Amino acid sequence: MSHTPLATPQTGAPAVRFEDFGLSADILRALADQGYVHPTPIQAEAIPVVLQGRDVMGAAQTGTGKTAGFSLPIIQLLLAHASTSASPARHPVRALILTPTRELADQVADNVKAYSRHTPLRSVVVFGGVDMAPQTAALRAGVEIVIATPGRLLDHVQQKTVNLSQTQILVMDEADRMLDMGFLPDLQRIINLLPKERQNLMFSATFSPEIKKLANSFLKNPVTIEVARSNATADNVTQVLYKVEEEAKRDAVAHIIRERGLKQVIVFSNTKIGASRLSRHLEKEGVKAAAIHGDKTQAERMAALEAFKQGGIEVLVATDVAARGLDIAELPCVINFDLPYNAEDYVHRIGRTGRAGASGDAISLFTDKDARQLADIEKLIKHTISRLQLSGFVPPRSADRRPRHEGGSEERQGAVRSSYGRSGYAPRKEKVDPWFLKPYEPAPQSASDEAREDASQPGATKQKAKVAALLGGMPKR
DNA sequence: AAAAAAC
Repeated sequence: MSHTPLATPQTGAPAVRFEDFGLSADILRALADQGYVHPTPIQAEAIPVVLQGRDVMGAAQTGTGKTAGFSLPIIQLLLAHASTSASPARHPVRALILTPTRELADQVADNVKAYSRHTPLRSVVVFGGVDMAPQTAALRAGVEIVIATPGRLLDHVQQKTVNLSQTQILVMDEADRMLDMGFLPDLQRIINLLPKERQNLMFSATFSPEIKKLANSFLKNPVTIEVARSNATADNVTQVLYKVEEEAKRDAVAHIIRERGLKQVIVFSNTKIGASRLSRHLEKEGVKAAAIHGDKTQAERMAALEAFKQGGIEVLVATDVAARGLDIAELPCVINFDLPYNAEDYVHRIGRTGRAGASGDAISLFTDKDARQLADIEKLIKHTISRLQLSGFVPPRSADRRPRHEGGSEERQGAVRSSYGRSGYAPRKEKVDPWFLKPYEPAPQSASDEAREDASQPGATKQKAKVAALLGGMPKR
């Protein structure tokens, strides 16, 4: 079920309603079930265009109502054009939606199911890490809509349990992410199985040259829909930075969560091990936490996400598996335990808060080692982020780091504040470095910039080159 | 330096 609150119309502007799009009564009924009346801007733009059968290149962050923007008109199109297949037994898939992560696929599938619940259309979600049998059974029984991650879908293709020869509509959700993750060959393989004549919808949070190239080769005369300026951060998200010593980061996160009384927060770690460690540390500190990352089983990942949505867990410690697409209602705060390696990921991570008009906080920890990453991020978002002092937090002195439980577990509540001057804590006068306050000046774009990028992110650059080479060999549409 | 995705 979608948790994305849909926008209320601008005062004074004519209020567009879902009823105005000519959607079938069964779809409107499903929307009414959820209390949705007014489309968000991207929905208002995308729905008519998709209904016309046009290809779409959509630049939209998650939280803009993008999923409904494509799934509602797709459902309508499938209802309007009854399957031409003489033999329903062959059950060709009519619409295919591809996503980069399993969780995103699952979530899109929940939305599609909700919007199509009063229609005869059937859908199934297909991704790895879970038993293949139920997916196979659903595919054999027949579905009109498949939502999938590329790998498992190709697995089904090999098993001949899925028929893509009649697929009229293809959606590539989070296309930039799919490129980052090296899905291009898989995408190519899947697209080769589809009919040449079809409708293509591609969504991407960013408009990189690679994405434009992908759009050029996959889309036919697309309508471009751009809702938020790409690479911009929502201005309803308050971003702050706290400088912390490396060894004090875990305590700092616990402190921030306690101090602010956070009850629902995602903390991003750059590594799977880091995420697990931080999660355990928070648990020890009495904070209900769980980690979600690629080394967890799919069952653990789903359980963590569900517990977080239900409120049984207050802190979800995640790698970038959760950086994009996860739709969690009104997340008030996101914490970057590590600054991300790629500046773009910063935008995606903090996009988890301040959704659909609500305000949010994005808190990032940084150390001396993060200067370059920070500079890259501020260059991308085109402004500086406020450096603040972490009030009341006194990091444990590394020289005197004895076990902090000697006084018994009862004193854990507020221990950081109350333990000044004893058990290894000491107040420290902190001064703001002058460079903190320097206004951001964009560096002149030059060839040396490229060279710097090469030096700082060899992996990312190599990956980009690989994608570029693959894209170069693709046909122009 | 990392993460994600099929078995």
